[in-house]
Amino acid sequence: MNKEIRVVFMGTPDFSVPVLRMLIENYKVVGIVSQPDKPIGRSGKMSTSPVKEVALETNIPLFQPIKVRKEYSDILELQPDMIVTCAYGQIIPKEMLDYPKYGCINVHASLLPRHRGGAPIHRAIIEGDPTSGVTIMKMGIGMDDGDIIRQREIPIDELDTAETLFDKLSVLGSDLLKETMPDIISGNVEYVKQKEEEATFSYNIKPEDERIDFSNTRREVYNQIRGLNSFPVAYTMLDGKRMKVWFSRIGIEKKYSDYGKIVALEKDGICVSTGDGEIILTVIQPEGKKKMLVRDYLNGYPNKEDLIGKKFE
RNA sequence: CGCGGGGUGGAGCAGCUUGGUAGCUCGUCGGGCUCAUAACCCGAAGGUCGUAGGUUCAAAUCCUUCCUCCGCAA
Repeated sequence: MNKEIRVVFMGTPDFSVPVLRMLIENYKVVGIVSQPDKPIGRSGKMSTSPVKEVALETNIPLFQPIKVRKEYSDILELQPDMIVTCAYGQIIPKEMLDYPKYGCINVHASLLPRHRGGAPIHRAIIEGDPTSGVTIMKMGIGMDDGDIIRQREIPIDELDTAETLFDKLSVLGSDLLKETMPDIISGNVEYVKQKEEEATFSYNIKPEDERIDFSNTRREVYNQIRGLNSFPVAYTMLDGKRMKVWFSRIGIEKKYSDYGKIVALEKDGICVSTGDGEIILTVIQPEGKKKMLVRDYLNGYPNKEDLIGKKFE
């Protein structure tokens, strides 16, 4: 708790909100920087990022530069002693990194140097990592390559989705930063260089990453589905229409020659062939519909037997 | 005015083209069968068919208004 320390916060999604709130509670947050509003959805309304909402609610000065690379002078005029970033979404220019006396500190949702980049949580699950965590680091010139100050690890649960892991890491990140801030300010921390040879990148999820590849193993398909839940959600095609898959469970091991075929129906699931057995889809969202339990989907399906043999593409 | 699908008892759907007694698969409640059951059998409750107006003897169904949910694209 030190209301003398002037902090500028930079972040955008829900993930950054707990960190921001912790800072507001304990320090003097003089400015909040978030991504510009964008038109969203069919209505053409403008989106308001979760971080922006906090700014409006607390009346802390808000900045939404299109390119912070060029429009940073207003922010530096706030004379921050420290800049904290958390899932902001833009590269911070060197002029900003060098300005604050306590540096630019970043909260990243992975155990660096693994999963540098924009989608560390999604890809940790998709790639089947046994654990994940958060890293407090001093920002460097490159992408998430700065010196590590502190880390905390947690297991990835079998039932975790990107959403639940988001929530866990979000709180973990804010807790860890809260503990670490005083040490950063007092100079009582070590800055440890990242081992470049161990670095991996987790680029933002691309559309092709969202499409389910049923030729993979059950485990891989399962991880892909939960790793993309609740955003942007994995999908597949059935009868030329898009179908999102929200939840699944791993079925029996079996050898199939064809992948993506509906091989059986259960009361609450659709069994589909994969590279090493069956994956059972349990919550889906047909194109134009809301997400629903497969149980409900089957209740409304005229002739369920017709589904068997159909193929997800 | 970016493209498109939908709003029908608690859930998911059919019915709308060719207006005229509300249907299906579940769920719920009651009863029965059973050692037992998420299984089976019998019965019941529950819907002004998103909203407003129009056409008609008659509208879930045809025409128009608006609201709203969703998929794609951005």
